[in-house]
Amino acid sequence: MAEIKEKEPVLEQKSQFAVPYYAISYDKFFQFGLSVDCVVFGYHEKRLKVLLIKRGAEPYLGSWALPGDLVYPNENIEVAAKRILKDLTGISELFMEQTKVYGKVDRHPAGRVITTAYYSLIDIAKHDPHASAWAEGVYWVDLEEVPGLAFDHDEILEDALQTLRQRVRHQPVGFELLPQKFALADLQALYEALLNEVYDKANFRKRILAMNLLINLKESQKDVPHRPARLYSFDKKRYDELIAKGFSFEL
Amino acid sequence: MAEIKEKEPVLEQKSQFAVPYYAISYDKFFQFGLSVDCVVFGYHEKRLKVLLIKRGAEPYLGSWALPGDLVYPNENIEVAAKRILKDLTGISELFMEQTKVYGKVDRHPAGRVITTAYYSLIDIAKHDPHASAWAEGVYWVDLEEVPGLAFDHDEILEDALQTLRQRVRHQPVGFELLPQKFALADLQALYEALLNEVYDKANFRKRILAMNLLINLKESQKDVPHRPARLYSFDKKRYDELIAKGFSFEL
DNA sequence: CCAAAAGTGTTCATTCTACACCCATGG
DNA sequence: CCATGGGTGTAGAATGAACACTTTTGG
Repeated sequence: MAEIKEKEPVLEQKSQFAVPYYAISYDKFFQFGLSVDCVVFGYHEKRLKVLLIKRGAEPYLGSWALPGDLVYPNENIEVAAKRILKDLTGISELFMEQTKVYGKVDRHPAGRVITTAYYSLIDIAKHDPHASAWAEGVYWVDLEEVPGLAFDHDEILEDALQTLRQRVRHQPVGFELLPQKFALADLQALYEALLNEVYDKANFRKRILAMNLLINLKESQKDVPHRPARLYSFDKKRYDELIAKGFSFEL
Repeated sequence: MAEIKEKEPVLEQKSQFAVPYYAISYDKFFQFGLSVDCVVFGYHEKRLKVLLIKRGAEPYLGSWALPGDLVYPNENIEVAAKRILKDLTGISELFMEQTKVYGKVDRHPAGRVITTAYYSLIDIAKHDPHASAWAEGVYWVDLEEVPGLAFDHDEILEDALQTLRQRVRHQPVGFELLPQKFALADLQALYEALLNEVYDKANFRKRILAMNLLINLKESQKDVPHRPARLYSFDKKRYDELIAKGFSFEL
């Protein structure tokens, strides 16, 4: 968006604003397609999963891919991302964050399509993948068993996973993957799965409880063949307060 | 990029791949412009600066803005970003990382332009901003004195600064802002400027040296009116080795 | 010899780690 | 009363913060 000393690059056309912006034709510049791809992570029975689709159309017919779609010219990117997730899962409110843009010239056979990747987190148990709202051809795939994906989706998934791991250490996004009420052992198992580590039970709970971000629900598990665990929920209000005061979450 | 159960969104056109991708017209989808905006941070005399331009063309003629330009349809985004930086500063090799995409429908008066933001780090002393290679109308502005910017550039700058602060704590990107040879006090001053904190001298150097990422050059400052400081340089090779072994930088 | 900044060592408090132990429930 | 996981206490190590002190240079 700047005036730049024009050294002619690939094309022989001048930078948009080297002359008044209404005086030249932009047709050459307005040829991009824009899409969104969603990396939806789910957590179930101590395994991290990702939502994949089996493509029902060309290109890459029959291949596995991340769910995504083109963005409409009068649609905000985030709205498109929410639309896609809604259509896939029936859920309209879920945690979502942009990761990166992918724009290699040849990444899409149909033309110059750049794509914005989003990742989301979902508690699988809360949203039955076989409920009627779910789209056909959508599957939860264990992260360890992800096959090769269409387009540059392998790279997108890898980057999203990196981002997730990064975030989970410094922001309490992990809670998005758990039910409202959970036991500390569940939380520990989640972090162990996400970060591929093992923590000492006593020390883990001390660290977590010291943050004062959990609400002790004074309620316990039922029908378990051992001492029932105390249930907790995440105190988002308190988290926001702390953040406002400059607190920084660390694990 | 997926087949999605089609619920009609804003427009009345179907998702690209709901039918074979060569059978429908894409014209409606390929109307986006793509630009790059660069947030170039520099460091000089204990102050953090950012490169801004004074716009010489409409829209926002005369306003301050981040340097940027449209991407050519056959040009990779990263190439465009490098081209812009080269034209601005004459430097072709410098640290650069994508931050986010901005794509609000109305963010640009000339049409639907989405922009990818990159941030870079530069040692100002190394690159005289008045050298002939520099573009006209480009200025280093102290971060504390940045005026309101054109488009959504205020937001872009703010996000880039957040990213920089985040990165600088967890990866040794700070070294990009310093000369090859630097004293520990320089490094400390840099971190203090970046993170707006004050560190204890003794403890700071203990922490830094304990990482074993600095090469003691066995060389000292000259002509200073006090005890000359030992000079160091960053050991990138060792850093890469440590990273490969799963080491994580923290400050 | 003084000012100024480089560079070091020590103490004390805090946090982290490992591990042992007790508790509540169902079968 | 046993198996199973929930839940707690403690000792010792490691880390971090504060601060006083020594060193080397130019003027």
